Amino acid sequence: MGHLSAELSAVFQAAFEAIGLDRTFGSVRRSDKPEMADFQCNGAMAAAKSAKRNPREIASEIVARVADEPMISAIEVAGPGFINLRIADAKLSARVEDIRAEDMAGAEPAPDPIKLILDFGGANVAKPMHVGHLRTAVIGDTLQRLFRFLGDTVISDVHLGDWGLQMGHLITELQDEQPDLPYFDIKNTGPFPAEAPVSIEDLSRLYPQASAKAKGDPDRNMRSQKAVAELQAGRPGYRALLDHFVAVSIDELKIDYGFLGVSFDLWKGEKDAEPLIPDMVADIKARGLAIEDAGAWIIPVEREGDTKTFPPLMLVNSRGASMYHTSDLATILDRVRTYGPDRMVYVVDQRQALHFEQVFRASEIVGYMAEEKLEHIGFGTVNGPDGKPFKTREGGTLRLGDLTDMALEAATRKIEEGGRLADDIGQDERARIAELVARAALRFADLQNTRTTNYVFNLDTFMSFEGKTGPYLLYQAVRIKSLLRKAAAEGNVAGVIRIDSDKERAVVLALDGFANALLQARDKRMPHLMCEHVYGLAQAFAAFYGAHPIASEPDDETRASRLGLCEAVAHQLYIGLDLLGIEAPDRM
RNA sequence: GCACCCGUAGCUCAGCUGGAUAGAGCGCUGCCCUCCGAAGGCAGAGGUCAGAGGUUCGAAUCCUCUCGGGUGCGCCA
Repeated sequence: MGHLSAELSAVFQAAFEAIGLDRTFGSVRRSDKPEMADFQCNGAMAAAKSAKRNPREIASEIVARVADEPMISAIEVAGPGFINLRIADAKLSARVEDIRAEDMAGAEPAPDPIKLILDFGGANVAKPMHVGHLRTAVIGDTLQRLFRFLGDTVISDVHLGDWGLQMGHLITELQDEQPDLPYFDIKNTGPFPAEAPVSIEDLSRLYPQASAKAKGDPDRNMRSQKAVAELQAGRPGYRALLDHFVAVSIDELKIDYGFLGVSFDLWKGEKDAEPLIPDMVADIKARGLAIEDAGAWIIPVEREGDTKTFPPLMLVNSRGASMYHTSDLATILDRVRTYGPDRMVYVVDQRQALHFEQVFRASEIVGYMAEEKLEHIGFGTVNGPDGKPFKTREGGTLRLGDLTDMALEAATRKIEEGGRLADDIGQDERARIAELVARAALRFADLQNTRTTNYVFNLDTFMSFEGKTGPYLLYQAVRIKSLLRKAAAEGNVAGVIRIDSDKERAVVLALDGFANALLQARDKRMPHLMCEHVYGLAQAFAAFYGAHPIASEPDDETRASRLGLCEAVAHQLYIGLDLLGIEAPDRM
């Protein structure tokens, strides 16, 4: 059985068709007014417009055709032509029993599963992650969990920024500090030491240092560019250094990603497509798809009907070097050959929109992958109170590692406050709980914002454990689990679920919305829709919990029914939280 | 200059392909732990949906303009 709005829509669509109107008018959705109805259909009013008929008349005809449906217990026309209806209690019981029993807890697989590559393009070698990187990490990770849950095949790639001028900066700056390292001896072709010559602290110091020098000193900048050219040409010492830089950075990145519960199938980077570039460029030139312009080779991508100027894709710059455009294009080629995906999606800052449009158009032009199969999932910036990208009070960027440390500290404090935890919980478990609470807080705080808009980052909001937060969700989940555990210990088992009250009805209707929420979130790539659903479910449960005794209910059948409802909620809530990358502890 | 995004309660944000009295959280005012976990629940105050036109039976939602904020626009990535 499908979710209720889908089943109802099917019934209403047939009714509209039967009276000669377009079936799309039969779409049924949850009621805006829960006190009046469970579901509503507004199609009669829209149909009236195109059919030039009275909307209430149409609504009445539809009602007459669907009124006998056993799943509908009450139905009426209201206002200008709304159709309001209530679901029969027996139907709600059957629905919630299914949700309790199904592996997907009421969700439905995607109708059109695909194989896709998810590119988290962002994290840079040698540059520590900052608050802005939180977004790509948690949005991308949540989408990968969602896609997989609904049946898609996902290959996720962290896609490090490990190529280009920044690597030249690192190499030359390190040479200035430690000129005697074997990597700088041009005659040395290896093998080189297995141990890295630098730590992550060294790297995060060297890069800004070099970058600052190069800004005011063209010669210094040229040295870095030359180093990149040599790297590109395969100079062994430089290659070995690059590998060290990447390895050291990955170790560091894994700490932050690990804390957030984010994982990747591939730890590739821009440099992995680099070997394909010479042949790729030669081929594109040979096919006459690139033209020479001011000493550079470009692929024009503007087209008829563009409302803005479209800069060309820069394939080779005037100094003969490839650019980030080039490696992105080569990466597409690499992935098409290696994985043959149906789609490729990039979870990257909205500010890169033009860049991706250029690359996607170029990909179509050179025939690697059709533009329509390439997708940029952009997101807004994380701003401070001044509306500009977030800075610390000192004016620097806030490192993601510092943010997670603060969250962990706050969670630890919260846990210990007032002896909240049972005494028999040991230190290890306390540390684990604090980590899960901090992760829940961070992930939910970011994910609940609409993906595409900028939002204001407020440390207090992020650390808050009350209200619409990750910890609230954990609290509800843990409380249900605790309740069920106690009931089981007392020998009270769940039974057939009945609908005896408005609160119970509201819980079941909330549970029923899971399928739609997930399918919508997938279609639109909007994780906040999942947040809304999970939070709404938790709220509905909290209201139910507050209004009725459950484990302490004296009547056996009623108690069994309510325990059953708790089981259904727990089942879906834990799955929903997992999709958001939020793990609930057993106790907290 | 051109293009894209945004402007909803004191603050941070939802608002599904236009639909009924615009919803949450925080903050504020009251209640509720001798009773299943108070990181909770219940109730209340609080909105010219930036502004002005237009389309429509109906607009926060669609169109136009204005104001205000953000972002991007070939040799960094």
